This record gives sequence, structure tokens and C-alpha cells, in this order.
Amino acid sequence: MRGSKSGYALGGHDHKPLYAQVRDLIRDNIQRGDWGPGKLLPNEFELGRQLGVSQGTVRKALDLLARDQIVIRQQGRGTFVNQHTPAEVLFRFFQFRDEHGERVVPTSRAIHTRRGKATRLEADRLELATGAPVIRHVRVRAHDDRPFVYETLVLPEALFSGLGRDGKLPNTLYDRFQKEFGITVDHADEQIGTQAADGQAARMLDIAVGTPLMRIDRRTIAIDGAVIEWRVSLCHMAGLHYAVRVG
Amino acid sequence: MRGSKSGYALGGHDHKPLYAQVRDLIRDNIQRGDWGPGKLLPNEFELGRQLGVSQGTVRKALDLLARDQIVIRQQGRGTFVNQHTPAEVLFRFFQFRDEHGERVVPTSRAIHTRRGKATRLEADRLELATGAPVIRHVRVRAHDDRPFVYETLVLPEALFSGLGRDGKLPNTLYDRFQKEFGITVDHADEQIGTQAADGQAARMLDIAVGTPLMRIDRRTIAIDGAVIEWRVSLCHMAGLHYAVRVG
DNA sequence: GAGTGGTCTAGACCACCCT
DNA sequence: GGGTGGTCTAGACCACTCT
Repeated sequence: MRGSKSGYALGGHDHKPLYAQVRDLIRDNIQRGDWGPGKLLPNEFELGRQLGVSQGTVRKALDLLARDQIVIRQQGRGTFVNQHTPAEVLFRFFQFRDEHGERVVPTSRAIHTRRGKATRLEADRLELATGAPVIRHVRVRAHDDRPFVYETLVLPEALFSGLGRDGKLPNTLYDRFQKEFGITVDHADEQIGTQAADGQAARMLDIAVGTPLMRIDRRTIAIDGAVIEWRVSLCHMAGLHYAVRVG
Repeated sequence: MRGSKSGYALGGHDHKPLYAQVRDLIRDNIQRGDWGPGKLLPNEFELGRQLGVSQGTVRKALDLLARDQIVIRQQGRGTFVNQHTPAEVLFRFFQFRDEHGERVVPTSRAIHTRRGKATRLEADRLELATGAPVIRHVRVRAHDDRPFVYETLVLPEALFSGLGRDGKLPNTLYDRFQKEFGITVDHADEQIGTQAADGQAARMLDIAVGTPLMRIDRRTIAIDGAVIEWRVSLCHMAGLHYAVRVG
């Protein structure tokens, strides 16, 4: 057993459980692009046969991947690689709500996109070497024609070569990350604080200098654990709030 | 099968899977206090025998409860009802960090505790009838002798009769909820926004009127789904941030 | 009807904890 | 050494989807 009949390298000398090895193998296949977004995976028995493990072990691996939203399981249809859509990404990662608790659907206006070398701070946050090439994108997001988010995105050029060469980035980035660069987003870690609007932010958000803003410092993590984005958003929260769950 | 041999009411006419029925039954036992915090549960085979289901089904139920942190499983020892400790509760629900990303351990100073009838807003947030008896507690929390959170807690009197009669509430409430009132916290939903300090907040936090504050509006939910607390915190974030994970 | 994931069972062996 | 949870397997049946 233990995958000896398989072309894959299961078993080996580590002590990870079989189901964890199967999960990692499938996840790596997806991360490498061998199985693209939306693709139907082989069924549980077929995967088990290929890997030399039982169907129950494959099931446990797939259940873990489904929990992390890396695959989608549908009874009677099969198991599919999760395909990020603009709507789904917005739902997962854009948590602004209005006074009635309704989700805010923002528009986006690019200010500029520029390439440069990572500062010490940027390198630290993106886990790059200082001076590594990065892409910086600045934009303003609006709701009901009122600008309310002024944000700077910093991306490692190595992961996104060519992105935004035409000066334009889409409203929702994460689905494009997956489609064009094979990078699937897992989650984002955020540090939330406050700060008063400086001149630049006040101009961009059409508010008075000194207006209280919410500052969201986000690091976005891919399913292989790599940091793929650092984003600082200054938000004018009048009538809005940011919804999170803790515990 | 299907629990016909058991004194418990498994099976019945609903279509919930067996493992979900087992999970709910165990969770209800805990919520009712039949199995108190820290108690060792019967082992998987014994539970299965009592309920007339297989060990594998019990295992699936317990795994779900462990995922929700309602029980703690320890290989070689057994499965225990999760016991909220002040440290664990602070770790799960108090997400302020300092500039180095280190967790902030706050002190607490009570301003007052008063009883009253729920306003429309309070009733709405706590899912009570307007006029239902509530307990209101106001306090200031400090870090390194600097006050940084001024907050008002509103609790349904029906759930916490007698709480704070002596005018004092502990620094961490949620472990006391469990120990003294048999209420186990599941999670909290928060709405985060900003506002400028008014006179009262400025006085309490020793800052100037108009200083940007973070406003956290938290509703705390028990494992049976009941809303057990509404809390509004005004936070002076100088040098601090609030850490959350999204996605 | 064929194929898929979802549930449930039964049994084996392993890793870990305690005494 | 005895008891516990953790892993893995094998097989049965059910619910759902598609053709």
C-alpha cells in the first residue's frame, strides 16, 4: 500500500497522515495550474486508485480542501476546482456594509500604477528582499458616487509580471490573480486602526483635513502561504461600517 | 438501529444526518449544564453504545464540536467540555495589538453598573422585547496605564440575574458567563466604524474632543444561537491596531 | 439508469497518556 | 498494560444530477 503502486510520491519518510499528503498533493496540482479553475476532478474512487489509497482517505482530503474553499463538492455532479468570480471574491473579501447592514458594492477609479523597488517596509510586509521589483497601484473606491476608500496596493512584480502595463487594473483583483497568474487567494490578515485625514487623503475623498478615517492594513495570503499583496486602505466611514466575526 | 435501543430521542421524523443529531444532543447536554465545563465525556464507543450508533458516527459529531471549540479532544486522554479560562477568552475575543504585533493585555475599571428597561435599539440588538429588563455596565480599559477603551455593555437580565449586584464585574466576562450562568460563548459579530470623541469619551479616555476613535459594535452569540451581549466600544487607537482575518 | 458525493457501519492498527 | 483518540480501510446504502 502507501502509494507504492502510484506514480506519485506518497508515503516517504515523513510522518504526515496519508490524508494530509493527499490533500497537499491535490492542492499543489491546483496551485501549479495542472488542474485549472472550474475543472472537474476525478471521482473519489478513481483518485484513490491513482494514489494507491482508499476512497475514505481521498474523501477526508477533499473535505479539508472544500472547507478551505479550494474545491467545491456537489452531490451528484462531482468535485470542482473553485473558480473565483468577481461576485464571490467581493462577497468574501469586501466587508463594508451600509447603515442597514446591506453589503456595499463599490466602484473603482485608478489614480496611477507605477513600478519600483521595494522599500524596507514594503519588503518586510511582502516578505521580499529590499529592492525587489514591485508594482504600486493607487485607487479610489466609491459608493453611490461618494468616494470613501483611498488605497495603495503593493504587489510583487515577480508574481504578476506585466500586470497593469496598460495602466488599468480591474475592480476586483483576486479573480484576475487566479485566472491570469494561477494564484489562488486563501485569506487576508488585517490590522485596523484610525487616523485623521491628511491633505492627500482629504483631496481624494473630498473631505476636510482631520476627518477621522479608518485605516485597514491588509496582507493577502495565497493557498501556498505566499504573501501576494500588501494594501493600505484609508476609509471614510460616514454611514458605513466594516463587518467582521471574531472567535 | 437508529437509536431505537437508546433512551435518547435519535432518529425521529426529521431528515438531519445521524451525526448532526448526535452533535446537537451532546451540545444541548453541555448547554443545559448536564455536562459542565472541564468534564470528561464518555469515550467514543461508550457514547455510540448509549446512543445506538457506531463509533464512527460519534467521532464525526465530536470532530464537529471540537472544530467549534465546544469540546477539546486529547489523544490518549479523552474528550473534555471546553472550559473557558480568562486567558483563553482574552486570546479569542480581545484582538488589540501593539505596534510590534504583540497582544495587548488590558486592565479594567468599572464606571457603573445599572439596571433598566431595554430601549428600542437595545431590544433590537439583543433580540428582546422593548422594555425587557437589562443590565448596563460601563467601563474603561487601559494598557500601560493609558486608558484606550471606553465601552458600554448591555446584557439581558433574564440570562444573568444577579450579575453585578455588588457593582463589580470581572475583567473578562465570558468565562464567568459559563461558570456562573452556564452560558458558553460561541462567537461575536462586530461592526467597526470611526467617530470623533465627544465630551464624555474625551474625559474618560483623557484625550481632546474630536480625536478620531474606532467604534466597535459587538453582538456576542452563545452556542445555542442566543444573543447574550451587546457592547459598544470606543477605542483610542494611538499605537495600537485591531487584528482580524477575512476570507 | 449510470455516476457522483453523503452517510453509516465495522474492524484493524497506531500514537499517545496515565499509572 | 490498559484506555483513549487518530488513521486507514472496506463495503453498504442513500440522495442527488444528468442524460
